[in-house]
Amino acid sequence: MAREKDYSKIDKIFEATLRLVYEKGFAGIKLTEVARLSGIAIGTIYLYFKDKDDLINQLYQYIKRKKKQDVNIDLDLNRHSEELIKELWMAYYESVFNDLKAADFFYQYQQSNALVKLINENDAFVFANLRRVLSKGVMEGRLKNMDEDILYTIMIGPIHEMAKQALKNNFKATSEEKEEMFNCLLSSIKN
Amino acid sequence: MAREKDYSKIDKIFEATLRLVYEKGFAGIKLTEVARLSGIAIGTIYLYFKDKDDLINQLYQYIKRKKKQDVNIDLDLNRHSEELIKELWMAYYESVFNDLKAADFFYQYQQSNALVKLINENDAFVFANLRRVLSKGVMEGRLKNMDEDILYTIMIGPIHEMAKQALKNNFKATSEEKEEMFNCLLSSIKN
Amino acid sequence: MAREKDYSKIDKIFEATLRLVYEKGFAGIKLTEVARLSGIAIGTIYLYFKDKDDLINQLYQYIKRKKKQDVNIDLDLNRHSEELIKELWMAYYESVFNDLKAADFFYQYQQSNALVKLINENDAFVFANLRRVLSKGVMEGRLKNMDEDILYTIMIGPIHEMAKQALKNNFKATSEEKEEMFNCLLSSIKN
Amino acid sequence: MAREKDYSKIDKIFEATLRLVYEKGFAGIKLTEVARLSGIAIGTIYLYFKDKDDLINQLYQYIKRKKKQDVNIDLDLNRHSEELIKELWMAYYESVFNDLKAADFFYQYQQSNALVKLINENDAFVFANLRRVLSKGVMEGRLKNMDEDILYTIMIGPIHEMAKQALKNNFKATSEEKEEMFNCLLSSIKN
DNA sequence: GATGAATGAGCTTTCATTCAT
DNA sequence: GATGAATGAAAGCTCATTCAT
Repeated sequence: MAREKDYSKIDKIFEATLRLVYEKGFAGIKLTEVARLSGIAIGTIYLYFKDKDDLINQLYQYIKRKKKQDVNIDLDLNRHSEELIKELWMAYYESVFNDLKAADFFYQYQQSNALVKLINENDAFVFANLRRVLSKGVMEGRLKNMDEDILYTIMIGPIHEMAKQALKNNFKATSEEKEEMFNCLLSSIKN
Repeated sequence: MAREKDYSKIDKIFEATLRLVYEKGFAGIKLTEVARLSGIAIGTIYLYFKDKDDLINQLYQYIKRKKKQDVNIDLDLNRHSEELIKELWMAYYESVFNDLKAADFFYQYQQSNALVKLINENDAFVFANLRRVLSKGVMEGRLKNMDEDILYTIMIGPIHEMAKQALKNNFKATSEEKEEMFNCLLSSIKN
Repeated sequence: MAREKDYSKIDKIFEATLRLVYEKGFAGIKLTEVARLSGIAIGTIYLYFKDKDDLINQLYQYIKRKKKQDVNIDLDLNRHSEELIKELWMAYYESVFNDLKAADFFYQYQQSNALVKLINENDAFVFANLRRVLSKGVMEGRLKNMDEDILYTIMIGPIHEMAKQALKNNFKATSEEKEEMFNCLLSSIKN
Repeated sequence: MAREKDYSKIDKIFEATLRLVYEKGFAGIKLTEVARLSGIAIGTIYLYFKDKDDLINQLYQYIKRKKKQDVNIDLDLNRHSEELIKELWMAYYESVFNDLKAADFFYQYQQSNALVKLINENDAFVFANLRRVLSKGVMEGRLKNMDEDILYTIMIGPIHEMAKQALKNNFKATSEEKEEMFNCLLSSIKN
């Protein structure tokens, strides 16, 4: 009978928070600002989130979930490992560049040990598939026999680095460059 | 407004700040905490720094200077470009892993748009040499004819990625793995 | 502005308020809590009461009315004053212990200068009869010629004190002890 | 070297709080008001007290301690029990009326279950001596063989009742009346 | 210079009250 | 009427900065 709880408000709140983090940095999140930017009353924010930390943590979870979806392609492990790697890499690349502000928040959150640490092991889960496929490649002898962490680092590091640049200077690789970049990275770890 | 007097005090303040950033994140820097951790009175901090921003900016400058020194090897451009790249890459790698907390602060500072932007173009200067040498390689036809930013991204991204892991899980490549990793990356961009 | 409609709702609201005062104290009354405890929507509370003060004031009035009824025995002033005193004292005693939470609220309300003062002279009216009868006793020479306030204090104070204990430690006098207690008090002021 | 922590500030804070409770009631304590009234900055209050609850709890403890001192006369149990009772009763009476605001706060705090309950058994300790002496009187056969709680109630209740009146109407017994009142109460429980 | 107690602007959070359904 | 989501004024609390010693 009362108006129904409007969960779309959560989206607006998240959006405003991301914008704020993008503009002012992680330290610049002020809930009154979030309220102003999102057009939602401060009290309402506290209706959906226990407190500021909760908002930030939930936003992190939300982005993580979304990224997981973006990357969690259904993998047929019978397929060629290089193909699988490419599919995953491209998916992650797109996921990052499709929402750079989210990516920005994501990294800053992980960096900031400030908050109740919800960043636990299974956070890596976002990337678990890539790791798995890399391992497969190694076992099949297609990839160099290097530590999985290093292989992962080589493949993923440049994406993050480029995202950082994209946030600052707006530099972004073209579609061909993306392709080229991937080929470079893959070839570098292939046997 | 740093009285160029007691550098040991400044060191302690910087150190405490880095530790705090490491423990609580960039957003978690509180000057009273810095005072407590450094064993220097809060009032004294204000003798050495105009305000909080000044402290953070000076710390950033300080780290930048140090990194620049670490990396600013005297380059004889007559030498083989691959050799030069390796020297620079290794120097930067060491610089990062020799003081991970400083590296952490460095990235978080750059990420955080919070502060008066002192991060200007010549910040890239830290890496200017690497960029220059990469360009040289391209012009000489030794490296693939890709955008300098992308080449840079491929070479540097994995270092930053690994540093991030090192801060969290303490994973760190061995000396051999480092070598191997470099070889992978370089080969990936070589013609 | 109580719609004189659904008294059962008002009862539930009052009851929840009393429970809250008992559990959290007078300062701890939160209308959202009252709503939750009473099972009545917060909006509905505002249909029955103008605002929080109104609710509290009305509850006070309600309890006062009830207490007045409990104590306002039809007094035949021809009867023996001691008999009358006993009747009133016992009635008040029962009234207090029959609903300790209401008594608790009653005292806290009177103590709390917080609200628009509705506690005016005729509040004493609850006890007016006792005072009147005490006066009568003095005039008849049966009671000591002391200030009426003091006589009143001696007779009523112990009831309140015991109620306080009852609320905390659940100590409560037996029926015989009650009798005994009354006799003590009365004898102490008799000539 | 910095100015010394000025513990007299605590007194000023307490005083302002008591005044506020007296004027606005327990629910009306607002730390900004306490700051204003006491002439102490809000931040300073948080230097001496963890939070609002802490301030209120510590004020309670403080008053309790003071009352304990007021009443904790050195008792020679060889003395006549009636004499001892009188001494204690008078001391408590004075203690209450010497600082009615403190007494007011004291009762309101006890009533308000709102706060972390620090009101434990040994709170009764304030009155332990009176209880002990009453017991002694009973054992010696000087006082009626009634439950200690009831005896206590009879002796103490009227003081509290009168204090309540004193806070409201400014009624206060004269010195003779006080004497008289005590005599009444004592005689009422004597054998 | 050095110190840390004191300050108060400004942020976080609560809760009485309103209002769309 | 009844509901409870939404609101925002006002209260609680923090922390960069100042200032007395």
